[in-house]
Amino acid sequence: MTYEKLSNLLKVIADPSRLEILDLLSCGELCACDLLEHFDFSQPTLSHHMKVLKDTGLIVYRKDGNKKMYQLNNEVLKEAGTYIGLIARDNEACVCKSMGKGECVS
Amino acid sequence: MTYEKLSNLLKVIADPSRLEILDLLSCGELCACDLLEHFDFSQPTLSHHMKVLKDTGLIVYRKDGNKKMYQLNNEVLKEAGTYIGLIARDNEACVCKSMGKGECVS
DNA sequence: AATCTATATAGACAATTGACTATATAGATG
DNA sequence: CATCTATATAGTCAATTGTCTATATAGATT
Repeated sequence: MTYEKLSNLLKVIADPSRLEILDLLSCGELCACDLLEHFDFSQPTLSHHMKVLKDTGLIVYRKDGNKKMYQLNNEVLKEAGTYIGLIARDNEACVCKSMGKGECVS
Repeated sequence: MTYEKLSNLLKVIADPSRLEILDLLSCGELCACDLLEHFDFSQPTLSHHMKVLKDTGLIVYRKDGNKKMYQLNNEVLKEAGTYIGLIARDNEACVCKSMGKGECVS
């Protein structure tokens, strides 16, 4: 893992609408239409957020007729939390001191 | 915690330079001058990042002569990781269904 | 006091982003 | 097949962001 990659993942998560989408999906599968009802923004805006989340692997979907049913990919989201925890942990052996620039985060 | 507040915290963390600063500080106290050596950007850019991190409570500092010694505030960083973990966790009781818009994340 | 070192502030700028409107596509249904 | 529902794409735009240069301030040293 590099700082660059981790920051790209965190940038995707670091949006209030996308956080809420992820949280809603943590309760179970939903179609875009269900999600849209929950928000005040337009349908294309939701579609944009779903694409961003999908491209990062944070969600997956299956087709059901003309609907798309979205599911949270817990693993990728957990990974983000775990890496933050790794950085937060003070560490006597301190890996990063022996690493070059931009290569740490174990 | 609101999605808005959590996203603001995550936005601060979601930068490769700031991630590296936090990781370096996880190894122990450093002055801005030490950190600057580690990076290719300018001194004002570092100063800007430190201000952002300080304003979010992710770091604290003490003065030592004309230097500022910075320390990681593990608690705030851990908190960010924990909240991501909370969202990642699938939850039968699923708090967010009973909450209004923008109020979830337990 | 003059100067050097460490850090902060001011202001500018290009890149990115989250939103919109308008339009297109895919699948279901009368 | 015509139309409705669900979702995606194209293009635009204002706001935010990370960087820079130039300058200011604070403390140490000669």
